[in-house]
Amino acid sequence: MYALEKIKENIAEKINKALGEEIIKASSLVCPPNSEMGDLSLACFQLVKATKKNPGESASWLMEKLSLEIPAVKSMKVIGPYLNFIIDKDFLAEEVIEEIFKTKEKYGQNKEGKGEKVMIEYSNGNTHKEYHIGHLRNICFGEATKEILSANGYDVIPVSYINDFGIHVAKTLWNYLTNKKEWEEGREDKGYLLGKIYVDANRREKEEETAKQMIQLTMKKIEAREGEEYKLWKETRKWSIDYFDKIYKELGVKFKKIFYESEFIDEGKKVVAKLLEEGILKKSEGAVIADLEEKKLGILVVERSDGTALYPVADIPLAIEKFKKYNIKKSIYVVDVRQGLYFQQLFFLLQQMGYKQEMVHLDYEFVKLPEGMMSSRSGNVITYKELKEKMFAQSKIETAKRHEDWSEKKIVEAAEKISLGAMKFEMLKVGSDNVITFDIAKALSFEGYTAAYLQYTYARIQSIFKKSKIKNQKSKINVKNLSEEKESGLIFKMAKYPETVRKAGENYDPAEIARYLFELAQMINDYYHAVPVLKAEEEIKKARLAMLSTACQVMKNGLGLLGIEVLEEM
RNA sequence: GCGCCCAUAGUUCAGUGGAUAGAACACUAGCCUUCUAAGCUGGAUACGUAGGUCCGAUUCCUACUGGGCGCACCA
Repeated sequence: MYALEKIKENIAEKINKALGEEIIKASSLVCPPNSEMGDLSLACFQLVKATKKNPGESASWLMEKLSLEIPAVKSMKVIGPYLNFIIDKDFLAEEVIEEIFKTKEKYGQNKEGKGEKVMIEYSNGNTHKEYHIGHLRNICFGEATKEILSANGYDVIPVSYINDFGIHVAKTLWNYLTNKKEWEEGREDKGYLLGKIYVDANRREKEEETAKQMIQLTMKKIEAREGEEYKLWKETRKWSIDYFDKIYKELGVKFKKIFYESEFIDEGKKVVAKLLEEGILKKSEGAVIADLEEKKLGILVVERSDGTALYPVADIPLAIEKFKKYNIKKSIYVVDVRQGLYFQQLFFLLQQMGYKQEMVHLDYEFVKLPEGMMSSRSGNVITYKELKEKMFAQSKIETAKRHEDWSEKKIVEAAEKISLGAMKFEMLKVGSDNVITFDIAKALSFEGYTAAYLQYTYARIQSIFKKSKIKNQKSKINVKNLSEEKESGLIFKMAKYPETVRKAGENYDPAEIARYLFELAQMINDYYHAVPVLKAEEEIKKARLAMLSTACQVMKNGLGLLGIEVLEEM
């Protein structure tokens, strides 16, 4: 247990002892609105029943009863209905700094998950279609959630599921086959090119009368795995997959396993036949459906009336494979909120089939543009590639502007980290139930609540370390030398990091980490301006350097949870 | 029609059943012979409407209004 958690437990325990019953939890102790009021606070409204006094009197009564026998608590004071505790700053500083030096990159982690096996599926690209900033939100959210759950002690298996077999594939291939010449010239990135062919296919579909039939025919050919269409499918599928690999590598995302829809269709059709026999599915208007009207879940179409598969055909056997082969307790699907009903239907079917594992649709709102909804079909999207290139170019300009003496290589390396950090942070800083209206101009700014601000904060502290010429910071310092108010504030903030990690894990909420880091960075920058380090007297200097090094460790750990790298210089 | 989500400052977002509702951007006035000005300091403005629960509601509940999304062969 971390220092602050321990202190809270102790206080709660003493309070309950004084009350003679278990009323207060450690989590009931919150931070007052400003630090002059104290460090931890108990609202005494909840004690009224036990004490039979009004809240204010309860607070005074409790303060007397506790009579300062709580470790780490220096004093108490009553303000109105609140009993506030002032923590012994030296004690906390010693504990926290030591703790961080000892645990380093593990600081903040806990064992809440008890090693439980959890599978989390995200990114979920479609081959033969564009990978755009909607997918970016998904992969950033999924990856950060994976990191956060790991930090909370879960055994997390990150996987992705790629749709390489839907009607969108048939559309793209039909357009490519019937219009090949147009696409032959100057194809730079083949995976990227497919996205453009798909957009054009949708245009043609509207304009050409026979298009629908042709697409259906192509679909059938691919499903039957025969003809020119199938051959081309195999080839072009690889283009997309290679393209995704490149993106994952760039983002630093590593999946344990990537599933493909095409690998589950055959098995799925067997399962569907069996479910038809069992009466879980039925035929209607020529199609195979699950009638879930009674459960208020509407109707789910499983197979089209022409016999081709819809998404549940592959999703069901995939879920089964996850449960059986990987032996997981919990299965998390990171998918856009618009598929909420579908997942309720899918989970219901799986439960009907007897699967008792926990299934979670971890949803998030979509990304739109200032001018309206994004649509892969119409091509009204900002593609991943386009965003990355703009971000990178802008990062490079900003970096070069500040470091005329840097080599091209050094600038490129920094710009890479800054641009990737910016992209990830833009996607994670907003809560998952907010629609993101993606404003590229704002995203290209590196001021204020941005990843660059966090990275910059880290880098400028690193610069102090370099100039200090002290190689290894040590935890053995005299904390009496950290007497500045801003120092206590920083230490208290660092002490709160573990509970932030816990909260982010409980709520699947990377934005919680993002906010914490920004607040911490603000405090570090404030300190940087107000308190000199290198010019301080020797012992004080050592203490300040040690404290700053723990602050940087926390920044690095937190950014790591968001998949963002730090820079030594920028 | 049914269901889900959202509504806080000019804008984009935080936040809590309780102590003065916070940031960032934008606007504006300052700060580079203290360690990186991608920074720091100062300055205005906000809880959609109406009820209910409660000692106390911006927070929970209900209705309404406004916006978004989903509901049979797209994924």
